[in-house]
Amino acid sequence: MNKQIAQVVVGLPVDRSFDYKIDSPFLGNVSVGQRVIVPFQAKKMMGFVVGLKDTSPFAKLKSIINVLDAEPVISSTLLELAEEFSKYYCCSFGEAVETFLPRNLKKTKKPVEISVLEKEMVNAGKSSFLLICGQPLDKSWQKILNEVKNTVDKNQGVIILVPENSRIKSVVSQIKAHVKNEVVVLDKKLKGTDELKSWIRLKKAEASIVVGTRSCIFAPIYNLGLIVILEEDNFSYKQDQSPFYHARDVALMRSKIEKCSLIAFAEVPSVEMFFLAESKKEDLLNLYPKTNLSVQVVDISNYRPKKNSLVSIPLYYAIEKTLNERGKILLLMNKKGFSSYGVCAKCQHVLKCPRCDVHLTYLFHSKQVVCRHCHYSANRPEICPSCNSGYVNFSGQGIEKLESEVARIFPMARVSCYDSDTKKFNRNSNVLVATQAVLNLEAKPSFDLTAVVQIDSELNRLDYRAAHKTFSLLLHLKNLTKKQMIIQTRLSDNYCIQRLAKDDFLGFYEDELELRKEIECPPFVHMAEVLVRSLKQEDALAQADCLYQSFLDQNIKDIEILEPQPHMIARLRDQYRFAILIKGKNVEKIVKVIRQSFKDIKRKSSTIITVNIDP
DNA sequence: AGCACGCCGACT
DNA sequence: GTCGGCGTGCTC
Repeated sequence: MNKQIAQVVVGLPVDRSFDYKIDSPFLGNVSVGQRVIVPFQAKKMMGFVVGLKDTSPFAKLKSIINVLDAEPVISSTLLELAEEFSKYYCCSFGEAVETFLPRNLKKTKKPVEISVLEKEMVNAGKSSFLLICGQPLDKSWQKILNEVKNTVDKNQGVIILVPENSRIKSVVSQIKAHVKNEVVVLDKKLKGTDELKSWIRLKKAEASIVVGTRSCIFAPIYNLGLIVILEEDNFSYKQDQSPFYHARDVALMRSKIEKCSLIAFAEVPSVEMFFLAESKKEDLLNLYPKTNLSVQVVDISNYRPKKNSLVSIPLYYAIEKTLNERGKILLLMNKKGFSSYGVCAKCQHVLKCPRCDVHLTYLFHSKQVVCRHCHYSANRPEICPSCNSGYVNFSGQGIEKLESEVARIFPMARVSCYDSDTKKFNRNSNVLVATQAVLNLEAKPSFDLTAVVQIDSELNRLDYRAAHKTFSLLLHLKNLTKKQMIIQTRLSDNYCIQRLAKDDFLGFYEDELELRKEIECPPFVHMAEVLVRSLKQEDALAQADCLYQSFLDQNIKDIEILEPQPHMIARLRDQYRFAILIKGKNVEKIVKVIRQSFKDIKRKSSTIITVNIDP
């Protein structure tokens, strides 16, 4: 007997399903995973069938208006993942299903034609996990290719995740050179129709390998056997909007559900993944780098010719020597533009973005001041906009300032600049001044001398990942260095710098894990950031306080709740932001507490609340 | 998320 | 007296 009632979820923040009657033309033709049109309040809405049953506790059920697709758009395995995803990332089941689907399937109500699958199912294997780390990708790439080949030879599918779409092209061509199976690309930057085309090809099992950026982890690939994550430590895998998922963590969930292998690769793995791999011992493939490179740590408090010099005396001599030997030099600094800080000489007024609580950056080439967070830009003010008389001094150093200083000290050198905005890599220059964007170049350049001019602001950031990011940056730079590396710092005793200088890769992770345990940070606990934002500061604060009180009232053990505080960027695009941080060992428990409070509190309509798990 | 219902302030 | 503000609650 055909089931008469469908359980339907919709893409709204409502964390339950709704029952609908299945009437005659559709009776027997509705299955789990299909898109349907249902009456929802006064409106027609698209929903997803997540279950079928014969009875409902609701007396008056509405009926399904239309069934959109002949075949389910989402398999039962992916539905299982969507449900787990929604419990982890604190969104509704329906919202999770929506994030799994290509854009054109959530908007257009046209049916998709997916022919019935003829491929046979391959018995699932077991979930396994391998982290390859410590050396550049080219040394591990052959092993990864072999795993890909072995998987497709077993008639199983492969998902390959890359952090940015600029990486897709070369990965695809290398795969194609190695295996004959069809490869498709899935990326949110594709045109909607192209994205759908790739997606349908996977649904029809016309391709067994898919390469793409973070959302590719939801690819509807047939008989998934292997997930490969390149540059696992890259933070682009984290979505910056709700639901704030991390493709690597979703990959871990998916590999457990689909019982497939997972290979994560990173030169300098995230502390979370390192810890996970280490706790399973046999699943960590370490190819720790050993170099005979000289790393010189220069304490700039002692070695600066002038108060504001960017180039210390030892660095000066090293550059001079390298230039004389016709060598190549890379100077790294983690600040774009000319200056990060404009201040009036007379009234001390600091140039700030009118919409955000951040300083404006001065770009020398365009003579503009810009906001790094919204897209505000204006011409550089000649005199202070506040007192209308003082001259605006630009202090705080950026790569453009370094470029001009190096060009002045070494007039014979060909100096050029590189950052993520300019994206023009000048191979003819002998001194390259760059931000960390240079480390992401597809064709890795190499240099006789590399130097980190300024790293302390990175290391001093109020973020538990700051040390790892610094270590990663330094090690990537070290891997581009042929002869000598110089680090200018005031923090020469810091373990990041010490471990790097001593070539002690494992030592860094030991120190870092010990510290994270002590300060109760991931991977030892999970964190959730509940962010309340509003155009009115008092509304945002009041809502945050009320939410915080509600969290406390639940009086849950094993969960630590920190008082609301202004977010790192206290105002963004005119909105005031307050964050409540919650720490606990179990994410689902934290999410339950948040969900309960959302039900209990009265919501101010002027405020928006978002939840970011593992921010 | 939307949309309706409902209860208090300034208007012809 | 009413028109409309947005706080509250529901959607099978």
